[in-house]
Amino acid sequence: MTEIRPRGRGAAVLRQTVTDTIVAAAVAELAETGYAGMSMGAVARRAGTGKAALYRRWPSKEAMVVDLIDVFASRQVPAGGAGDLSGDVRAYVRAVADTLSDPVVMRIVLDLTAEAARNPGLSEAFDTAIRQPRRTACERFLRSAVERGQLPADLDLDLALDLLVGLTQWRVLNTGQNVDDSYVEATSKLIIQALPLCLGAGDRRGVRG
Amino acid sequence: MTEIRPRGRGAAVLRQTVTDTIVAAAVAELAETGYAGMSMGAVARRAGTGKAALYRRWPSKEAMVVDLIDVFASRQVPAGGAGDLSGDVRAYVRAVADTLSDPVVMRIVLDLTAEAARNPGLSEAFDTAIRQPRRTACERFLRSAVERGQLPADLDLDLALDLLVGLTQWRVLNTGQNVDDSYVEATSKLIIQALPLCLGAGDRRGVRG
DNA sequence: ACGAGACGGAACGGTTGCGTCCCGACTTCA
DNA sequence: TGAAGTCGGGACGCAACCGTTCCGTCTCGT
Repeated sequence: MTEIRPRGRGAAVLRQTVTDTIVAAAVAELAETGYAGMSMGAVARRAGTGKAALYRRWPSKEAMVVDLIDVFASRQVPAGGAGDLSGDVRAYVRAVADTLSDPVVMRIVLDLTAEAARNPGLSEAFDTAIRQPRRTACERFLRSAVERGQLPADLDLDLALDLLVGLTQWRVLNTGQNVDDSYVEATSKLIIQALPLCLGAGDRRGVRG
Repeated sequence: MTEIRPRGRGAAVLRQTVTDTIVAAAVAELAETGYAGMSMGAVARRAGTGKAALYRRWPSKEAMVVDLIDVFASRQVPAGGAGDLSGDVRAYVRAVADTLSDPVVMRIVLDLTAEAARNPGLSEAFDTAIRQPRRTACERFLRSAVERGQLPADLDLDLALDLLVGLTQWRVLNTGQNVDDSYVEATSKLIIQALPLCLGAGDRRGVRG
């Protein structure tokens, strides 16, 4: 986050507060109107501040949203890999379902996914802050399960990751259905049973996801 | 599509052509800039026409895009259900992969998915023209597989549909990876093997997907 | 006590968008 | 042949947005 070190008005307390207020307003505005539709004036209005306060912190709308992405990056996937594949999968599915079922998060993720196909800066920020860490975390506990023999040695990692990540996010992001405990349980169970089926040549290489 | 019955300039030939040119331009513009960023002036410019020609056909930008959705609806899922579950799945995965790997289609689908969370009109059009027919088609060949005993009688249909639709679309829409024959083959095989695992209480009700 | 600096608020110029209207050119149907 | 109706093109009024620049106020550090 761009640092502002005010000497003026209520520095000790407000140094965080003003920036945080703007960030919160920007997140809400982003969820409501989308990246393309979001206006800096509306963010300022919602934050109860002037536009100048925004441009004192970020040079542009894009830079601001890139910073916002890091805010979401903090809500991350549990570590896992401690010895229980079944538990790791369940924890992952639950974490993703909990995070993404928040309508604000859901809308922003959908919107930035679409926008990233158009905007290289956002795409890179989204990849490095969200997608790669998430994929890396899954990769780690899958690999450790292979090492323990809980999954076959010739596991097709790409396919397994598609199954794990894709199936988990699909319903939350693309259907209007409720995501409750029974859904988490059923999906986790299916993934756990299907993971050992992810075999194959498995030499497809990928970057993102 | 809103009908225009010109008596003027090259009616016989151009009656289709002008409308089609506008539609093509709108599709291209929609893919490049997204719904929120798309301007009617840019569509007209790209089509080599005046804005009046657009507003003679549609009352607004939203109405125009709603009509565009029907254009995509024509590219639909194969029927299936003829007796070979494995073949149905393979055909479905291939059809979806082929359609969505076109960057224009991919961007529009991503964009409208995000926009639909905000715009009720687009959401409804997208649902009825794309999601429901697709889901219904899958449902049909899954049900017929159950009737033939190729899938268990207590199949959790929602879960099976998540597996089929979600897994197929995930990589195409959300990763930068190539989607080639080996991917289609591996994904199809996984789905076919995992479908019988979709059991459960299965009383989660849903609308879309 | 005083200067520094961030604050909310308002206005600016320039650009872009939507949706409407009008124009002269053109082609078809009756 | 003439009326009808679409055509591309351009201009319009109105609104919104971006990013900048002021203003007067307020609170700090020194």
